[in-house]
Amino acid sequence: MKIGDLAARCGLSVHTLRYYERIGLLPRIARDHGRQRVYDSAALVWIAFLGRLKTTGMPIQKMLRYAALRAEGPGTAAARRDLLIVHRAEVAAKIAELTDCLSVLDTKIADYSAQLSAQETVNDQPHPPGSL
Amino acid sequence: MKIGDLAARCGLSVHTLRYYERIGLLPRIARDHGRQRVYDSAALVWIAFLGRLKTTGMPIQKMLRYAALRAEGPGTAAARRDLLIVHRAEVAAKIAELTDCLSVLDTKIADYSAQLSAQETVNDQPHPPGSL
DNA sequence: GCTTGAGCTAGAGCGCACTCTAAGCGGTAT
DNA sequence: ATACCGCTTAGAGTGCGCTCTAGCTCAAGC
Repeated sequence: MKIGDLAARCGLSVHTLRYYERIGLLPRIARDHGRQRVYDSAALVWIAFLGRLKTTGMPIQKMLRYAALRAEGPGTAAARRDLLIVHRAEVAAKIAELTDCLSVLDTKIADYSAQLSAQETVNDQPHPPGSL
Repeated sequence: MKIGDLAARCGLSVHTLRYYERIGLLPRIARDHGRQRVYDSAALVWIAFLGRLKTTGMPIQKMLRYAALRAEGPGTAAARRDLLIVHRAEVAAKIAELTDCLSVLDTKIADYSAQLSAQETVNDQPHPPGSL
């Protein structure tokens, strides 16, 4: 698979794929006779996982740490697991925070709705009690 | 309340407060005799709400839209409510997405744990069956 | 064989959201 | 009076995560 095909499949741009490789997020990619990158499906799986980490707000620096451990081999499994456990906690905290904000938004929206329907009621009564 | 006091109370830096004002996130702030900003507690409430919006990932451009509607007066209540409803949906979607990622992380962590405890078992048996 | 399109590298540029600097003013403490 | 602290402005600088450009080579289709 060439870089354009991979880009189409993983949803990242060709530019971004080369950028990820440059900074070390992707392992060394094999090249064909003409020095063009050749990807296998493992790359797709790895990129999908990076996407999950990104979605959950992990900064690139931490992803690099994880990627470096992964590149080092199976001896780093414990370190990688620990890194994910820490991150998992952060994600759980973020979910809690967002859930909190959600209820604030709901309150605010309800306030506006109440305000607006009160306004509407006034408009519906051109001669409210006591106005004349 | 002067800008330094406000900064201490709301958790933003003095720089950031002036930046927010400059771009229009904060309404015009009153000044004292020496042209120094004087804040009331309403500013604190507004900044806290902006913080909620920020926490939920709202970009500054959208906050500016909301702030502009707010500055326009009570006639924009419906528009503001609609803006919050759209944002609420985005936040709910984000929570769902994060929850999804959380289970991916859990799977990954469980995989590592299984792998590690298998490794440990091997280590516990210096002479595993068939090794001699 | 020639064109076209995709890939290559090194490096510059961008948008976001701050964050800080320089140069100066104003009020208070010693 | 002088030193200091916090405030003022305009504007420059930062860090992140891309995103794009220039100038080139290479490969596939007609």
